[in-house]
Amino acid sequence: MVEIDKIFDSFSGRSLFKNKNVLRINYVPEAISHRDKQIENVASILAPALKGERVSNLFVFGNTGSGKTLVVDYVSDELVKRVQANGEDVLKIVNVNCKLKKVADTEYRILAEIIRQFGGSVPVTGLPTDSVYNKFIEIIDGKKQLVLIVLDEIDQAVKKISDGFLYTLTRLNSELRNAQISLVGISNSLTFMDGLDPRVRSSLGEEELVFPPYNALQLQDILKERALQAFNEGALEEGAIAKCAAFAAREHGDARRALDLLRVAGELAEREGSKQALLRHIDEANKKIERDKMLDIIESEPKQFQLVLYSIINLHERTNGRQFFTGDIYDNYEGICNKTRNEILTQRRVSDILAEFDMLGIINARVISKGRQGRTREIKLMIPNSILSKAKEIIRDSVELG
DNA sequence: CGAGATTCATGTGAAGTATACCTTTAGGCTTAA
DNA sequence: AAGCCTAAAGGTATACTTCACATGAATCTCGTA
Repeated sequence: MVEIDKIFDSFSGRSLFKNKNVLRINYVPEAISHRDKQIENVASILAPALKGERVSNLFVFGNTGSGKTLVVDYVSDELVKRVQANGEDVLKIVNVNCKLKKVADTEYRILAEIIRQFGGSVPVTGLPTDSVYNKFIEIIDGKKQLVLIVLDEIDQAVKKISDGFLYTLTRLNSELRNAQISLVGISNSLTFMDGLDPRVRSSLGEEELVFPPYNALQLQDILKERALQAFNEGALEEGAIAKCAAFAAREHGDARRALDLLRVAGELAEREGSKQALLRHIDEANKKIERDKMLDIIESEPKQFQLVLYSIINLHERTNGRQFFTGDIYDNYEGICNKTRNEILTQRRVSDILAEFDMLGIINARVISKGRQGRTREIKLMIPNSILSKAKEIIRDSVELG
């Protein structure tokens, strides 16, 4: 892919990008700026892994885009490289993103995903969870090794499932004869630990690290480095980087956001046929990112979720953005289902769906009591007006609402 | 007039069901000796 | 007799339903000042 991109780019001859991948969020640069301290910490905690010894369970906290995943990935890579260079085979690192719906959002699926990364395969359903555990043990316990399980966005998983599986995971070590397991949890929420079962907390929180957000200057540094590799010379208007950094600094020092901004701004400029990414492209990029993020979520929701969302949007438009209640939504939803010959879920289920939308930030829901008028959720749609019609279009396409 | 009881519309927990899929097991059939 | 295939039996995870009880403030009721 990389090669093809390059070929096409150089062929068209007027691309702004030298190597766009540098700006992608999963790109691990060779040197990481302004995270020396953190790298040092993580590395020293995980260092015993080089000899295949068990390391302390580690928890990493910090806002989105503060480099948590990056640092952990980087240190993992280095560890693996080092181990391989020594010609040994005592360390295996698996990385699971717990947020991915339908991939790793239940205990069963997280475990299945880990096994899959070991080259095993697990059916989608049908197996008892314990036998999946057994399979997991079997697959890793074949030889002496350390298995480092990195659970990204672990707070999401614990919110959906209980924290029990973390406990089971930590307890697994006593059942292993040869291999050992260590966990690295990555979480956006600083308060994540508070809600945990004390037993889990004590066994998991052996080591904790907090990543502070980047400040605007640090962001600029990072952007400069990446931009140098990513863009051709002169492809950026003066001050573009500073502007991206400023935008992102406002978003709690979110470096991911900053990189996205730069990339999308470049793409926009390119599409326009402009020779330079201009400052105004960054403003546009800012809007586009926000928009795409939301639309992606909407698109990937299951059918029934989309139907519920559609009725929320309807209501939102009809009430001119004022707040409304569960009952209104359900009535509307029923109507839509009837009209489109879709199954109608129960109110109970819809209630849960609304709770999930709330977690996703698509709506803002608050349980209130209206006295004689009973108790309900007061709901407000959080999708910006500018993308409402696009959102409706997506849902209409995927549900065939006509 | 105010304290306490009522009430409404839905939140919420627990248990049950449908579906889709898995493994095990017991026949039944084929095959090679 | 051993090997292989198939279908039935028995089991699970997940998404959803059913049942039943919990909530909490506006409203009502009624005794009292």
